[in-house]
Amino acid sequence: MSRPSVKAEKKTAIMAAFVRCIANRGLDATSLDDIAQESGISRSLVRHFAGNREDLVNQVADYVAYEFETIWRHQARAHRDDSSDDWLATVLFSADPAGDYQAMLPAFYALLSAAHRYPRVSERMTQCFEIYVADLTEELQQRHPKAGLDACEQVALGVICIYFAWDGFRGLALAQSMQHNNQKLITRLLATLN
Amino acid sequence: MSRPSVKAEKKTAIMAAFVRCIANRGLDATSLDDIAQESGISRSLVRHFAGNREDLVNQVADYVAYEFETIWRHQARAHRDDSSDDWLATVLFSADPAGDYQAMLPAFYALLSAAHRYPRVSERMTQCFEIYVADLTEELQQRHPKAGLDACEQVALGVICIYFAWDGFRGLALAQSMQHNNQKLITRLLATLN
DNA sequence: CAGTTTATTGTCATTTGTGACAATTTATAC
DNA sequence: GTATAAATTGTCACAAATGACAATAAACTG
Repeated sequence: MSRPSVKAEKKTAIMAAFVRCIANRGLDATSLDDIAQESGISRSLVRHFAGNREDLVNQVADYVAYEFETIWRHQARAHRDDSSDDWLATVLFSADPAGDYQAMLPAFYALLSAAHRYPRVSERMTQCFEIYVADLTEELQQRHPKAGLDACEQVALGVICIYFAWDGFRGLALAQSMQHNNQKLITRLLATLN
Repeated sequence: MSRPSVKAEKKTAIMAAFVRCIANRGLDATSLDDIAQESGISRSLVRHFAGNREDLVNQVADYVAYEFETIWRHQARAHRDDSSDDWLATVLFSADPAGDYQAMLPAFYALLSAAHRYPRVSERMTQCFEIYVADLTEELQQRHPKAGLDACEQVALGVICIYFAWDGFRGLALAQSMQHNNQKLITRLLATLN
């Protein structure tokens, strides 16, 4: 009856471009023109498909949160049989997952930091955060039956803080040794459950 | 010979106002007009005393980094005799230090996150970060002579990640229980040195 | 007093980001 | 071909942020 809609695909292309822009310039410093250029879609079309700026930010939060949840679950399932001490570090820092963790981290972190100015972003990211903590807590409980629920939850929280915080520090010229300590730190925290 | 200069005092007033603005709106969302209104100094004067936007950002990094180093050292010295398990949580979360940690945290964190776009900010914050890690590592070594240097450094790093990361999450509607876990987490990490 | 330096106010041009909308083109169904 | 709904392009006005600068007022020295 009419021309076929490409809205869905274009929208994800726009979101992906937005994510890259956030990584390069930060959330607030990214304009619609930046997204347009990065995606190869004119500014008018970006607005046409994805709405105004607030819509874009809200949607990119949904996009990033969903991607993260998906990747996390995929990775966790893939390493379920890995019982080595640093299984978690492997899951978090492994180089080439199906979707790319590393590429999304800056956007994830930027959205966490900006959440207090966008109610819907706050909602979605809170939900994602809680899912993360809950999943990881459950995983830890299964791997460390002797440890209590509180302990597992604390460690889960710590791992997530360390993992995400580290990305927030990517602008610093920190020594390589510190970067490595980050992974050891997660393993150390995990060991408190034994 | 001339009218007395009030540049120094005005500058610190401007910096303090900038810090409050960053806490409320974020770094990029704060305009010169916002700073002017918050400080009660006209925009023209803000420019006159502190320079253009880039100057302002660079200077506020110096300001915040210096304040943090000062407060940290003051707090650490004040609690040197406290040998309880949660001395560090006390230092970090105590309500009313000489200078106010809590009020500066958002600005500190925002600057860390924006560092990759401002070379001089990156330099200064890296320096501050390293001082923090070094000081805390040394403090931990004295309190836990049996633990190795690597272990102390890892824990120091972890404490700082957890502490600062948590502030980055302030926009999330996290349960109270999670907030409390944050302090327990630091104590737990510390315990790995025994 | 005169001279000098700084504080202070006010205005203007430019740039940038954004929202809105009209006009045109394209791809499908009938 | 015709109708329809979507894609696509282009333009305009408006607001906000910034940088620059001129002009005036104030405080100090000698």
